[in-house]
Amino acid sequence: MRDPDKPRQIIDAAIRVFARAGYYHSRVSDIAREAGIASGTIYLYFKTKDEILVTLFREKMADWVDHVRREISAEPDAVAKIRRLVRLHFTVLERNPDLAEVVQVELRQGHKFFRGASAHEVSAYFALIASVLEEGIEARQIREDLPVKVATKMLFGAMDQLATSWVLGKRAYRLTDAADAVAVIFLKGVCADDV
Amino acid sequence: MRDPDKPRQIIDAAIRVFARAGYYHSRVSDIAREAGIASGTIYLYFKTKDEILVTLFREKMADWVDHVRREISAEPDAVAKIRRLVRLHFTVLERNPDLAEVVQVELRQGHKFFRGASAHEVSAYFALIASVLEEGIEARQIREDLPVKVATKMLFGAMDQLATSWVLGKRAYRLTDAADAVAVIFLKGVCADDV
Amino acid sequence: MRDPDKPRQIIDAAIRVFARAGYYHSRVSDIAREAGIASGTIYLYFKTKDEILVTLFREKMADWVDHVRREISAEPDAVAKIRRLVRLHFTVLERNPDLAEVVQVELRQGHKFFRGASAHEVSAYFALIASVLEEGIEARQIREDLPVKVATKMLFGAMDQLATSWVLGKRAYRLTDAADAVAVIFLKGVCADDV
Amino acid sequence: MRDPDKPRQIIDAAIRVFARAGYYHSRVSDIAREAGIASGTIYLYFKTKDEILVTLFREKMADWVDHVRREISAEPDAVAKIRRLVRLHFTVLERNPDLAEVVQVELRQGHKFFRGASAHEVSAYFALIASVLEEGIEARQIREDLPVKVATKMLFGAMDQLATSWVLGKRAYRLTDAADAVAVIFLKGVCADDV
DNA sequence: TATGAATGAGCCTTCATTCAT
DNA sequence: GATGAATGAAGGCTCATTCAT
Repeated sequence: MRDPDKPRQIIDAAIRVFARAGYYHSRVSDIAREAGIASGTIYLYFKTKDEILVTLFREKMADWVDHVRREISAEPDAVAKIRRLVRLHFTVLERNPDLAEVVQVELRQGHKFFRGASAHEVSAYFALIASVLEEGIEARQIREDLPVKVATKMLFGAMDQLATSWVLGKRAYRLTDAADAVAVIFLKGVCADDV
Repeated sequence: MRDPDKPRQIIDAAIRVFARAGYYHSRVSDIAREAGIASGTIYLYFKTKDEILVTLFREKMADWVDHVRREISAEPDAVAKIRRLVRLHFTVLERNPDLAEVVQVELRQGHKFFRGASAHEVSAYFALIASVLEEGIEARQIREDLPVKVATKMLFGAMDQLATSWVLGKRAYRLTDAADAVAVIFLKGVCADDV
Repeated sequence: MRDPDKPRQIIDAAIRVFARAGYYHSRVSDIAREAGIASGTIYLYFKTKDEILVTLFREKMADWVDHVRREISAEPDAVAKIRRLVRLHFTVLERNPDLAEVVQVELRQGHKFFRGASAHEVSAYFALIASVLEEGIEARQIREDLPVKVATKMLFGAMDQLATSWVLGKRAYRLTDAADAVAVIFLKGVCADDV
Repeated sequence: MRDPDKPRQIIDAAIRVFARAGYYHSRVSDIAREAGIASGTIYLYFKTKDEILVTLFREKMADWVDHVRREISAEPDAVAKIRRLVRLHFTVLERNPDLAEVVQVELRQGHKFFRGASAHEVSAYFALIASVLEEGIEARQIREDLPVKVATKMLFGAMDQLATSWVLGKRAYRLTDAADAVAVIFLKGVCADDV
């Protein structure tokens, strides 16, 4: 009888509230008001305020990785997949400004993002990127002596920083406009010379 | 405000404390104890707890940029400068584990890092990187149609992510080992084809 | 209010729950679960959580006094009645460990036990004891200058403390083993010298 | 530099507040207001609200036992000592109405009085009473087959119930008026027949 | 200047009670 | 009548900041 949609409503409210004030400056009662429920109700679905943040990130990140994985699978080769992945990364953020704010800015706290509960979901994204690079090496599109782990982190870091700068710059321009440039530079950096 | 060395002592204590527990979970009294002074004394040198964080970052970042600028100026050209810059970026973090923890993990909070008070110092680092890229374009080492701002953020993001992963991985390997790979991939990505 | 047995079920559940965790640390939902009903149902039979406690005590105490009154009436004289009463007091507790825990330990709170709603039932027990003492005085078994009220409270207090110590000692021995000793000492204390 | 008298002030304020409203219905801020300090200050001296109650009882009970022990040591024999002890028990309560209220009514909660932290101090009082009884047996004033533990609990229980009734009866009469009667009945109950 | 005891605003969480189903 | 999800008041505790010494 417990409303199966409440957790999502609470998380979505939390995203909006965190985007506005940051996790530590948001009160549980703020989230409740934003969700249109009483603050006690939140505790029927989440054990602590912290759990909201962790769940928020886990679910959004899991969705994200699923989405990206599905989308790029249609692409013919590693190079096309990387291009698509970069574009998707930026598109998702551009379409969800509150989520972008939370993920790029508010979630970078201490032990809550890469570390701790979310580590698994972040790893999945890293693994996805790495698998595409491996595929490219296999197909000789990407140079075979590429240190894949390093390159994976570089690409993620590059996209992440573009996104962060865009959020901090109050999203004054279109993030996706940078997508091709990022893909081009990265691909040029990792591809085999004769490609 | 007599003792001109106190602020530095406090900031160094704060770095150690923040590295241990994170900004929000560190108490002003923790910093005081770590610095060997009374908590009230901190307020003779800093108006608020927040100001400690902001000052900490400003000063360390300013030192950092100065240091890098000075070091790379000795290098003959843009390519060599980038190589040096990447290595320096990693070396500084590797030599200051507590600072690394704070900068890579704890400082990524809300409105306190890139945004707000620290924005100026981060910009200076970005400007430094951009100026090297411009220099490379000038010298035709780097392709002239490079979107410099995007490339700057990419390099910073790439280094930053490598550093973050290293910190979160409990510094289990040598960060500087990745320096050359990062420089090579980035430079290959941005350099003119005939170089 | 259809089901005439529900209140008793609820009270019996409450006894078990209070015995386990104490009144203030027991939740209404705990009692509901123990009774196998929904927490809202409790409010069809009791106005507040407090009322459960008060009713619990009133009913159990009224039963108790009735029981004791009936049992001792069969005894031939005051001395025999006191002996029987002491034994009954201990027997009832020994046979109902949860009730003993609640009555001896949990119910001794503030304005809820002797004071307030339960005062009447406690008074009835006191009156019963006093009436036996009066009977003994009448029959010259008990010395006629005995301050009956004081002696009544003494006997109750003595039994009560024995019971409390027994409960707190985790009922490690048989409470009824002390019954005769208590009766003997008390009776020797109050009886006429020539008896 | 921490005020060594503050804990006592807080405890004394707590006694007044608990006497008025009971432990569970008293707020920490009530105690603070009564003590003329800020509520946060209480936490410089006590870890939790519970600790106030436990400390309160421990200290008062320890004082009590010391006081009684010292006073009765002057008496020539066991019988005189019991008489004195009963009178002291009642005198202390009569002179400290708030303490009486707290000890007799508020402190009888769950696991906080005889059980738990206060057990040791209560035991000391029991041991003191028992030692007097033993002394009386030694001197053949008290019958040698007396079950000392039972008699000890009986005396304590008797005094305790007199005190409780007196507190609940709003102290409408003089408790000490009952002291002699209690001592007489108890002593008659435990003394050797030929005394 | 340095101290650290004192302050009190602030917030997460609990849980008795209500009420729509 | 029975349910249990929802409510929201209440309060223990923390800790940044102040200030008398």
